[in-house]
Amino acid sequence: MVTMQDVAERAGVTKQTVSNVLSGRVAVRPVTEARVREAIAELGYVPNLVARSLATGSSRTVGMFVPTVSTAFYADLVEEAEDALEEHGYRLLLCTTRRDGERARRHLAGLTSRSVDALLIAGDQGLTDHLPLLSRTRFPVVLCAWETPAPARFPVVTIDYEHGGYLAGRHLRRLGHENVTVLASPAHDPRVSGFRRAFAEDGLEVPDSAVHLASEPSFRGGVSAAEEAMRARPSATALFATHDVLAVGALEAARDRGYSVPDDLSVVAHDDTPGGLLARPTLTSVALPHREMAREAIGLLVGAIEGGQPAEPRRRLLLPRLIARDSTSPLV
Amino acid sequence: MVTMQDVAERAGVTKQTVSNVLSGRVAVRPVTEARVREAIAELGYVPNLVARSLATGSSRTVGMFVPTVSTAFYADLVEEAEDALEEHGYRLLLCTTRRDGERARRHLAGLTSRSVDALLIAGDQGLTDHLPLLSRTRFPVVLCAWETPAPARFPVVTIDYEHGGYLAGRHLRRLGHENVTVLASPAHDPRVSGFRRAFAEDGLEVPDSAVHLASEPSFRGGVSAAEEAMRARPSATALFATHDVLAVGALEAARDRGYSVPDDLSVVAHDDTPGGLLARPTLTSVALPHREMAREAIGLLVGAIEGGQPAEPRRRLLLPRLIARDSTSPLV
DNA sequence: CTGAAAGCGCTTACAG
DNA sequence: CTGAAAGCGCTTACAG
Repeated sequence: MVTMQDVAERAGVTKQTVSNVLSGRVAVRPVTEARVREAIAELGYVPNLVARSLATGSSRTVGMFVPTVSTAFYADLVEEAEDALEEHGYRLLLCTTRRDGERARRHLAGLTSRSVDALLIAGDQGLTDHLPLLSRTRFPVVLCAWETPAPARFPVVTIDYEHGGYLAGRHLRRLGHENVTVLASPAHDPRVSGFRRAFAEDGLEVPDSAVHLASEPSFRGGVSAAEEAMRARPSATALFATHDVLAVGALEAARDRGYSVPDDLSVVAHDDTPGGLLARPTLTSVALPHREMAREAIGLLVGAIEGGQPAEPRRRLLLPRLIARDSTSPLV
Repeated sequence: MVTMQDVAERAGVTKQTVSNVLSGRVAVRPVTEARVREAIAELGYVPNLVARSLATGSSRTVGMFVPTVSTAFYADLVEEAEDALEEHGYRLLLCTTRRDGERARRHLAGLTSRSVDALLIAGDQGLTDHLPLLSRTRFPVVLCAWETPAPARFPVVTIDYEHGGYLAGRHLRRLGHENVTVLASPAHDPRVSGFRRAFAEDGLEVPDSAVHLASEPSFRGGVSAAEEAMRARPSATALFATHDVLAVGALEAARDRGYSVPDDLSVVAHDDTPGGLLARPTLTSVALPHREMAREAIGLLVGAIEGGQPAEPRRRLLLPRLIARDSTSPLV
């Protein structure tokens, strides 16, 4: 491996001068600089980033935790974060937790050392318990895509899921639906509260009995929950699913039952994934500004790194918006 | 930041002893070890991995290039690679190229330094031109998911795409189909050659005119290409799509045309993505051993790192297998 | 089993 | 504008 010292010898200067040429922080005489650059080219010198990190105390790497990378939401988040990071000259160290707390803990422990300048934690599954591990950490931490109440110590940039649910509810209300049913995956989902709020505004109540829990946020989970919902409340004219994937399952269940969507049953979903566009009918869904979220979180992180201080623990809520497609129609 | 030196002072030993305790490479007297561990706990000492990397010459990090992370195929690849890596005590530095050559080049240049012990390059899009950059690289490189001819210098563990196409063709042949049509995304896809080979075995030819190119490997691309194919060859009883996503588009096009799948048209696809399972009818498709591929590639890489020599440039081809579902049926 | 020394390849003040 | 020195926090032989 060719080092700075080798370049210096070849150029007839000391390695400090090579360092100066590379960093550009100190002016170097043009002739000298030319000689140095020539030596670099001839030798094919590439700086050792590990050595630089040790000397500067910065690895120019940001760690990112996501539950998984195999859903469109988190995949987009990762790619957007990587883009934003690259623009700032940082690299991405990826850790997928698979919603496994123990796994998350291990990864977290591995990063606590100087190998990362900052940490972006996207998604609260499996990780919340281990956040205290980060307490005595030196580097900035930002939370995002946080659906549950977030620890106040960390800044969080997330989505107003409650508002997303509200938009879904308001949409159905405007279409005239009163008798509705809800498919949710975790019990206490802010999307459900928001949905209820929209109905409450019109003096209507969405009773607990109208809310059906899916065993898991999957197509299968959606099918079963929807079957149950339609059986329990056959008079419902609309259905809200807290996740697109549940709604796609509901579409299938409706078809199996001989219901036509949206004529017999309007379906509104949340998260607006590509799968919703592929479904037939195409899904009306609440779109999430997740790319903006990633970008903003990275901005906060980079600002904190460069500012030399932890990002201030503020809370930023991004607003989703509803996209009406073919799965909802006015109540006739 | 608390250093090894701090721990040593607290424990009344030198830092070498602390190092010995941590590495376990040199035996340490139990009493001493206990004192050291106590000091570590009291101080909350965490080793600086950057310093360790500089001293050892290994960052215990592997870089991975993928075109994107937002398709199930590559998402799985990344997660599996991460798992395999973690089992060996390595971390994952992720670079998504977005099929953008310039972007790939930049990332590649950023890794050429000591920040990574090895490199896994998955997917040939956008990168092939820049592979020479890696020539004088010190660390091991393995290529995977390589559909085009791979440079001989690097070991490659990939999938036998030609065989995948063959399986699709043989499936249709066994069902009695003779008059078929093909949807492909890149012009020269080994899947198409394999598909043809299956027909050739029975003395049948799949003419060029039966192969329709999709503008892009997307749902939309599949719809258009399938419309064109059905118009050009209305007598075809079966269709092969080189990618699930094209096949899902074909399903839509068939529905629009009033064709029933599989009664009027059998559809067989390749890649077996989750979307194919969600489609109606569910897609018969060729499943790829992509997780095994990632795992094997990482195994090669770790072996090379630990062995201290570049992975030998061998070529490993993993076999796909066909999964029959509802989109294909015998010719009546 | 434990300690003194040198070194990994850079950067950062600090003289000249 | 350029060079000598110290240091980043670890590990690795090598004595004792």
